[in-house]
Amino acid sequence: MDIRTVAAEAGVSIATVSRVMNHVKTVDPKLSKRVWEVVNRLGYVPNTQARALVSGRSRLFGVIISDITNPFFPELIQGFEEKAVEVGYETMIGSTKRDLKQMELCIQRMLERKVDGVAVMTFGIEPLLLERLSLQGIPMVFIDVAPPGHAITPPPGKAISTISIDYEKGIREGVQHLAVLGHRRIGFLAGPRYLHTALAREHAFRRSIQAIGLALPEEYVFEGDHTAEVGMDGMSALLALADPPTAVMCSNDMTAIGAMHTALGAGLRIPHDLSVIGFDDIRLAQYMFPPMTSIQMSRRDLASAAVMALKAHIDESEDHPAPSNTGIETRLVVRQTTSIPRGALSDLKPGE
Amino acid sequence: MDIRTVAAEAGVSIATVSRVMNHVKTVDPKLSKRVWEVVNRLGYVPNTQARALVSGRSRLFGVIISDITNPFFPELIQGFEEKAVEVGYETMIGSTKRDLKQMELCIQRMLERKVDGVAVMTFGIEPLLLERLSLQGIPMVFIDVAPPGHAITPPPGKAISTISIDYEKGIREGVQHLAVLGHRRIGFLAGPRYLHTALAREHAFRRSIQAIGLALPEEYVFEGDHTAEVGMDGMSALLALADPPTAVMCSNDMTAIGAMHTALGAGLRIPHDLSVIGFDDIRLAQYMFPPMTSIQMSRRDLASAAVMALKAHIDESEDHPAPSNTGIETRLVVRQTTSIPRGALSDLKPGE
DNA sequence: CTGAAAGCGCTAACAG
DNA sequence: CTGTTAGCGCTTTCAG
Repeated sequence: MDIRTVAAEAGVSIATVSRVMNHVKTVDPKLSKRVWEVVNRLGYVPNTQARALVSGRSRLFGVIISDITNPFFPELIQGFEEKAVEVGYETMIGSTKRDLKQMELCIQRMLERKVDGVAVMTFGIEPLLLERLSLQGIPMVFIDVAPPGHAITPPPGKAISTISIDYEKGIREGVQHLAVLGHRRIGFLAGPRYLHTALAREHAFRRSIQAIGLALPEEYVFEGDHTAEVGMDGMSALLALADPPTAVMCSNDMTAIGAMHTALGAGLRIPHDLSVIGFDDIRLAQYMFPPMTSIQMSRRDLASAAVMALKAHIDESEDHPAPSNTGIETRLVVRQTTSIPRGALSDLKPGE
Repeated sequence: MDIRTVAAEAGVSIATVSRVMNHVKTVDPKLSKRVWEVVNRLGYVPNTQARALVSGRSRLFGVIISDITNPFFPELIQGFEEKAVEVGYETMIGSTKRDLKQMELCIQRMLERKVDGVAVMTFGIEPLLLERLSLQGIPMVFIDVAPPGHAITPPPGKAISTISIDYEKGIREGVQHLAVLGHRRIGFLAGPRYLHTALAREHAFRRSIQAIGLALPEEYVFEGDHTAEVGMDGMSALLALADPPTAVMCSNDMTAIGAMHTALGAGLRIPHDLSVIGFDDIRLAQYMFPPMTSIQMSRRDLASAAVMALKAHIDESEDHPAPSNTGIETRLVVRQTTSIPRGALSDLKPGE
């Protein structure tokens, strides 16, 4: 069952069937109607492979993420997929699991399938591999920023864009929220420093603390890896301190979940004995107990921006250059893991 | 840059290049080596579209799920994808969001891409749509069971298999565990009854309760929809009862998370005042506080079985018929949301 | 506005 | 063991 079957059945040429299927407007409505009837009756579905082969466009986008098991990503993927389908594209997911070998395989697969664009939602990607993509002139979009320095300037057009996230805003809101409540000792459970998006969060935190005039002992910052597992370790480390923080901010929600787990396990009450703020505001955050205060950035907006950037590059032309930078905001969502610190009153110095 | 470029550069015919790329063993090692060198030097990547077009096989599997946002599915998808890549297949995901329109689109997309097999990991799928798949003779694998009754017997070969899950075992273990601890009033937060997998769990629960000789007032069973949101509602309903249960078993972990949330919010202590058992044992279960007792079924095994079943159907031949049924076990994982009920001692009647 | 014909990049007979 | 050749199903000039 192929285009010929339909053509024969409708008494037209295959070219006409092709035109009808592609909604070419210059087709006689009579013929068009006849063809559609046959298509529906026979249940004809055009073969994407053949279409792609001849048109040179696969209508496929690749998304590279690190770990589909972190709830943040499925939510992001869902948004991406929806938007992609909306503009007529399919999505192919590549999970690198932070492993070089996986990453290589995953890029190989995308090249084989001739993706029309790639969204890189993770860092830790080998510049060399990226070059393979950019050399083919495949449009790419990065979250945050392309790998530092390393020149991935593709030969002719630089079909690369970036979605920059204003971490600063949300994190500043969080720190101020804590400070207003009376916290003076605020810790930070950071993400892996090789991960650009994690580092950006840490920097924003440091700046916010400084801006507000608080001290930040180096042992108040713990480098983790964005898993609940290591969030537990980080919290343990903080609690073991002679003078532990009264509040912790976390680089992502999974870390915060781990931290809460450990704190609760140690007999602390949240938020009475310890305030916690997460980051990402994954859906689950509100179902924790107590419901978690977190910093939100819209997965929908992010995903949507990524798809649109890719689409823009594809439709790009001399007089319609694609924009190469989009911004996404972050904002604090206050729930119930933050309150005044237990020792709040005694912390007050005369004059305050 | 195509197969011709490579052939020319290596001084062989395109057929030879094709053979080398496909690891056909009858190629002169000398030539093979020469070709590989050129391939690597040029960074040649074969075009999957063309390959698929001529070979008639897309090396693509479709997976139909209902809601990628439920943590159970990403974990499943990850397993599926890994296994699929292992046997040389790509995975295409279709999220139906329990919406008929979405489902239709999603099947349409799979047909267009000419998937070599489909794993249906959700129920609630229109038999008519399914028929479109089976009529094309596309191998399918279902979790649990094909839609009841409705004859989806494809014309020639019946390339359909089922992965049946032994819910009974895990659930019986859970109920017994509770009974041994001293619980006599056990509630059940069920999933949507139109969902086969949910109904099977409910039935297993009812049988287990009966087997152990306990009473099950109808108001102890609450039909939910496998979301945390409605899990909260269910728990509220149970707590509002004159004689509320001392333990609840849930049809999935998200429901259990919602239930715990509400119970904790109502001032109950878990497990002291209320025991809770989830189902699925998603990763997060252990990071809840207290860590959740849950019934596990291996996502890995499930995913793996699905891929292998599809693969078997594809490689099927007269003398190597594909097995059409695989079984997956479930088992109780005891953590800290279950303990003896508060009123345990007073519940004991003389003679017990 | 419609049809005939030329491939897209590759695999799989079929000769040599 | 290697090369030549005929398509896979479709889009897209180019004539009519």
